Amino acid sequence: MQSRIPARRATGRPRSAAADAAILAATREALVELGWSKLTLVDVACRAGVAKTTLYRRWAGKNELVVDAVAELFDALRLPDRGSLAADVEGVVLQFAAILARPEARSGLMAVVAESTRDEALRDRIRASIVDRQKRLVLEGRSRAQARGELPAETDPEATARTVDLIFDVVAGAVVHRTLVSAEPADEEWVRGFTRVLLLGLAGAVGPA
Amino acid sequence: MQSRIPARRATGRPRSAAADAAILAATREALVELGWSKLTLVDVACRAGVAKTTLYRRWAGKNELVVDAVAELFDALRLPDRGSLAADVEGVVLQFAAILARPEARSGLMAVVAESTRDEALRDRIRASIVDRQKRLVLEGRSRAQARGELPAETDPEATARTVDLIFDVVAGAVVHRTLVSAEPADEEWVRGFTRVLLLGLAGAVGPA
Amino acid sequence: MQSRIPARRATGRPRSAAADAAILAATREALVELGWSKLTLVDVACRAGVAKTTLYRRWAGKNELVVDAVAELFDALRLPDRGSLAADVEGVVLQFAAILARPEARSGLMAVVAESTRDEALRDRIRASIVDRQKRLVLEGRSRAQARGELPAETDPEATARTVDLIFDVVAGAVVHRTLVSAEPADEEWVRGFTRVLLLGLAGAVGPA
Amino acid sequence: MQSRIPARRATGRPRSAAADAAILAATREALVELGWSKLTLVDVACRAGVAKTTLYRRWAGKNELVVDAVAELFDALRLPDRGSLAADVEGVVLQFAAILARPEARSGLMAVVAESTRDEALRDRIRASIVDRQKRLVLEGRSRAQARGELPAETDPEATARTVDLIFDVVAGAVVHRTLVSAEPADEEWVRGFTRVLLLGLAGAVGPA
DNA sequence: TTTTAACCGAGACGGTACGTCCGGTCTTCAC
DNA sequence: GTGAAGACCGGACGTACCGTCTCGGTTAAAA
Repeated sequence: MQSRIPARRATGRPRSAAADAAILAATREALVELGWSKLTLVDVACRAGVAKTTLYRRWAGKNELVVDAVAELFDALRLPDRGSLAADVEGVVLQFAAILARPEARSGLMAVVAESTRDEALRDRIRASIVDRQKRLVLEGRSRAQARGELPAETDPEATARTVDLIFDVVAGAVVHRTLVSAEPADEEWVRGFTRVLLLGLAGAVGPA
Repeated sequence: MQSRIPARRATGRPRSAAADAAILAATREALVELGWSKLTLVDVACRAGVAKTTLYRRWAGKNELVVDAVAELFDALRLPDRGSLAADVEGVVLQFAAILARPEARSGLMAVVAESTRDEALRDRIRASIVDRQKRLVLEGRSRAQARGELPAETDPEATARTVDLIFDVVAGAVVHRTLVSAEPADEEWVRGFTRVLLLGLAGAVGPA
Repeated sequence: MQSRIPARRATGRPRSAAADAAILAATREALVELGWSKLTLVDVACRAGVAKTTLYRRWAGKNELVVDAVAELFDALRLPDRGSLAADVEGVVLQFAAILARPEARSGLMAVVAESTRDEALRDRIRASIVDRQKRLVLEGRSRAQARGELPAETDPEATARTVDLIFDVVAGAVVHRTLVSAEPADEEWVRGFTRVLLLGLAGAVGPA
Repeated sequence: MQSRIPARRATGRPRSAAADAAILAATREALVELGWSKLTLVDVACRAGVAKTTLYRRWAGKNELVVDAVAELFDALRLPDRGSLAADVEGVVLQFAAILARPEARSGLMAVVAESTRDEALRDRIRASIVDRQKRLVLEGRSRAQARGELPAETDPEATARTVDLIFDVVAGAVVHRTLVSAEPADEEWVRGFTRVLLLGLAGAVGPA
């Protein structure tokens, strides 16, 4: 991951590289057991076998730490090639739902999003580490669908960006809302119904199966 | 709103009705200025001109208080009859986006959702006070569209419930994600694009305007 | 006991006489179990089967209540006629020590004395209810000793008052200090030694038995 | 004074030595202005320019803090050599009375004694820090008097301890009672009378001057 | 017999202190 | 210079009690 506090010195005892991983893992562990609001840096430091000072040297605070800890979770997402746009969407949405079913992702993600409403830098960090990083999935899926002829080609790069953003908001938003707000599982049945609406629209979806 | 602590006696000094409104208003005010994580009950009590104990007598904690304070915001949503399903959707989505543009809604809503991932009772409270309460909009819009012939009739009540839930997750999720995670405004242009996808599906939407 | 809150009306429902006794008894009971600093008026009211309001109607606060509750304890003191000044002193000192061995007297008495250092009215109440009330014992003992010829007669009333006050301070002070500060029992042996010093003085006491 | 929390490590930031003195001085200042029952630890911390947590790290509570703050007052007592037992007693009793005339001693001392009736550890702390510490005065005065031939020598160490304890209870008790309970000044006249009784006994004292 | 005024219980109210906890900073020693 | 340890200041937490107040209902003396 990128350096979190800008300046780095070349002299003196170098920072333990293992500490970074241990701290992020400890953060996720604490998120599972305690949730965001009861997670304390002293507890994370203790779990990671590290002094509180070490955390503050590497991250500016709890929010930044949790963003990094959560961001790693979403890097596991892969877009499988299942032969059709519908199948590809279903595949990646199920993976996304599986990640959001993990408690460290559930409480961590929403909490930092909530904090980011009042913190420009945190918002940027979330976009860079999580949101923009995963738009690759939409781009790749769209390319495949265009190659297969399931979607028309699009030449205007600005319009492309708008479309990708829109699709990402619809897909990610629906899964997050289903999982965290409605608090119902995004299981296979729901994913099928969602994909149908996404591809065919309301009229097409509620019509004949 | 409904009484928060169930049992009420007819004896003793009755609770001040004015205090409730003052406290919820103060909570929203503090959310605007401080955000959720820096909002403290002692500050809310001070702003409301009320003792801290009065808060604890009526709400179990910060989370429950914020849920009630935020829930009131969404009661202002109305479904305008603009003559077509697309126009109706655009109208209500713009209202929803306007509410989510207010800082008290932004940080408050996501924060309690994050907390609810580890608190069953809080999750129920959110569903009862916010989510289920606003599903009326989907139900009403769907009825109108069916009356207009824009959507086919649906007789199975269970399938109806599934469809309503799905649509709610897609609409609310997309707007929330656009507004809070992508942190871009859900302006008229975006709402038009979203409504197009919702009604026509991906293939229909990205095709000819 | 005297009325504690000055004004009384002659009309309307009269105050329950039983409540007074119940409250004072409950106060002593709470002193035994909790001590002065953890004694709360709510708890006293509850033990006495009375509302908190009732306490505040009759006493100005915790201090006044405890003074009245403790004062009753010392009214049981009697001066036995044992035939000699030494025997009389020993008898009454043992009674006094027995009262000070009771936990409600121990913590209650010292606490209100401590409070009285910053409360003129409370000091007066203590003197009236406890101190001056028990000086009768010194006066009576002195009269008997003079009648027996153990002590010379004293005609000057002012000098008499000074002497009585001094003896009272020496006797009461020594027993209180032994019991509460040194925290050793004022048993028969100690009382004999003390009486010997009181009657004969240091030189006489430490000399031949 | 001695370290209050036994174990100390050699690692970590050491405790500020200046804080101890500032806290004890602030405690005495607050005792003067507020008395024991209205003294709050948050106020003491504020006066001492110290965080509340620092107090709780070093003392278990209000009682222990006040004992230490008051104990320092009595360390100023000195036994002047005035040439006779009577003069020595008068001298030290006047000093003692002067200390008890200070408001921080008045309310502090009696309050902790009252609390100690329900707290074994506190009682021990008082004995160690205040009572036993000042018995040196009795011992020294007695030695001088014996050297002068005013008092007979005493060889049995157990009998000596009993006598010292008794004299201490009589002297300290009488002054405390005069000052705090009777609430009259222990001025020179009273001290002369008291010393006369102490040395000569009741019969000798009330007889010819 | 009816007033009627003071009583009583219950409990909410504005305050305030409690003792604990955490966030961030600092100071010290060891590596 | 890094890292561990832990004391430091500041301040919110949720609880408890204070003393006041507002109720509805009771009760005994005055009319």
